[in-house]
This record gives sequence, structure tokens and C-alpha cells, in this order.
Amino acid sequence: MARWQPDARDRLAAAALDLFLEQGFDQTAVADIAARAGVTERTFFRHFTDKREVLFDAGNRLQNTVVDALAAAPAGLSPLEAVEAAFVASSNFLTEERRPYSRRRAQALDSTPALQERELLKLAKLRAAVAEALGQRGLARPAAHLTAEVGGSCFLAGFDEWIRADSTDELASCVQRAFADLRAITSPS
Amino acid sequence: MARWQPDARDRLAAAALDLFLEQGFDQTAVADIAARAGVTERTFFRHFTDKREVLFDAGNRLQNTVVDALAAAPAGLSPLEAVEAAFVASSNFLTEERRPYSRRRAQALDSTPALQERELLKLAKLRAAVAEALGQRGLARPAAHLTAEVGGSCFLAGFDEWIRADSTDELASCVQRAFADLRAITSPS
DNA sequence: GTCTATAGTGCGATAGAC
DNA sequence: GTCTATCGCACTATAGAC
Repeated sequence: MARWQPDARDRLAAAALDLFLEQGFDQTAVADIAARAGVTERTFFRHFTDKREVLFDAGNRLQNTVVDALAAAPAGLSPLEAVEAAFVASSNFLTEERRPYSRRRAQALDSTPALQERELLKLAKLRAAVAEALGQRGLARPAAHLTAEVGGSCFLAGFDEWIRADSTDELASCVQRAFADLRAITSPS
Repeated sequence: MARWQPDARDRLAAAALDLFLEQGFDQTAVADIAARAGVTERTFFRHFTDKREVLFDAGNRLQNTVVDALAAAPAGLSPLEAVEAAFVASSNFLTEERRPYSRRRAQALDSTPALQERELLKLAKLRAAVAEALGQRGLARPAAHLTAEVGGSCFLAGFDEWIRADSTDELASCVQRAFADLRAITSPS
């Protein structure tokens, strides 16, 4: 018999999301999460820097997926096209099997500004990483930043569409539609 | 002699920014801020819901300025043009005399992710309010959201330019340039 | 694993403005 | 008298230090 169960980190993340949905973020103490996962409070803080971070494990992997895709985009593409390709590639990580989790997670975020703040910070870091990668491609700083910001907005719009209750299209299609909408919005009437 | 000095709220906000710049956000206790403002810790929390909020008093007035300008924009403008006009009007609130404060505030935000999170949440609320106002103008929901998001990105780019150390142009010009950049970025090459 | 600082809340008392 | 801003104290939970 092992002294402790494996995958404490995953169990903590799962317990946290369940409890946030059951009782709300504020009403859930870190001690509650740790107890449900079968570890001590101290163990929680060894895995996650703070109570919010437990819902953001996937963020780094998403960022790597997008940035790698941008680096791999053909040199012939315009900056915006390259950014579109990069964000469309997010569907390689956010696959159909992750959609139910994404929906439950979004539901927890909905009612909790503290969690929304963290989500926005992660998205801002993703945008900054994309801007950085655009710089590597030789784009000037101001344009790189604005392109990355706007691309992030399209990703967000596509993602929101993807997790809608009645949505069945894959994320790649949703993101592509958002970029198409962007071009329609900004083209002179 | 009055029992307390007037304008406790303003004194708290000023003391907080000074201390955040002198010693950093984490190294500054709410008790320090309250002491410098000549009130107790409890009074701080009567005015601000949490330690971060003390730097965000201006956010609401900015939002009102932008949303009012959007409501007042001529009906003939395209959605993006109306949003541009609205964000350009932010310079009616963020005037030259507020630039030094904005710069100091930005410096405090720079080194403190906790404050950046709050800033991003305020900007997200501003974008949401703009999307809502676009809905009032009869624009469909998805397009309204995306237009507001992208407009917010241009405002942010213009604002960042405005508070740069060597910048002398007024905010309206900076924001207009950002919208022009957006159109250049999204127009087919 | 234990200990501690501090953020943030709840409630009652108090002092002045009107 | 009412209303509002402040204080003071007790308390919990987060998060970091040791």
C-alpha cells in the first residue's frame, strides 16, 4: 500500500472545480479542497501558488501550442494570417474531449470576478508571447503588439462560441469565423 | 477641531500609490497606507473593497466617458467608426494634467501582476459596456462583442503610447493612430 | 509540518453634521 | 432626533516563512 495516492495535483484540480461549482469559489476554503483530494492544505500550496491557480494548469500548454504554431507558420503569410493560423492551432490542444471540462470551468469563472481576473492575465500573457513571436518574424514592435492583441480578441470570441451550450463546431472553425468577422468589421463599408 | 480631516478617500489613494512605488505592492501593508493617510485600517476597507482597488477609482469615470460618447455618436457611422469615436473621447477625461499620474500608476502596475489582473478586469468591463452600447445601436451580439474587444485593444495600444516617457501627443491622437494601424493590419496586402 | 503576518469581514460604539 | 464616517475589536482564511 502506497503512503499516498498518485496524481495529487490532478485530484486537487478536479476537487477544486467540483467544489467551486457546488458551493462557489468564496465559500470553498483551500482546506476543503485538500480534504476532498485526501491531502493537507500545505500540499495544495506546494502544487499551486494560490487558490485561483488550480484552474489554470492548462494555460501554459495552450500558450506553447499557439506560439509553436506561429513559429511554424509559412514565411509568406501576412502577420495577421500567421496569427490566425497560430490561434486556429489551439484546437490541437483544446480538442473535443476537453470541451466538457472547458464548459464546466467557464461556468465557475462566470460567477467569480477573482477567477476572471486570472483568466484575463493568462490571456494577456498569451497575447504578449504572440507579440514576441511576431517580433521574431521581423514585425515592428507596435504593429506586433496590436496584431497580437487583436488576434487574442478573435481567439476569445471563437473560444466563447466553442463553449456555448449548443455549439458543435470544433474550435478551429469557431476561431476562423471570428477572424473572418474581424475582416468584415474593419473593411470599409 | 474636526474629528477627522476631509477627503480621506483621496488621501488613501495618494498614500497608496506613493508607497507602492517606494516599497512595492507586496511590501506595503494596508496598515501602512492607512497610517500615512491618518486613518485606521478599517477605514481603508470602508472606501475600497480590497487593497488593489485603491488604484482604480478613475476607471468608472473613464467608462462613463466612453459609453456616453458612443451613445452620442452619429447614427451614420459604422460600428467600428462609432467605437473609435467613443475611445477617442477618452481624452476628454484623460487630459494632459492626468498624464503624470497615469505614468506613475503604470509604473506601479508594471512590477505587480496582482495589479495588472485588476487593470485587465476593468478594461474587460469597459469592453463589455461598449459591446452593450453597440447592441443598443442595433448591432448583432457577436459582431458587437468582437468590435468592442478590438476597439479596446486599440484604446490600450493608444494609451500605452500616450504614457510612454517621450510621448507628447495627446491621447486622442494616439488612439486614432492605433485605429489606423488596425485598418492597415487587417486590410488585405 | 508548524508558525505567523496580513487581507478582509462583522458588529457595536462613538463623534460629529444636519 | 437622524444620518454618516470613523474607530476598535474579534475573527477567519490565505499565503508565505521557518
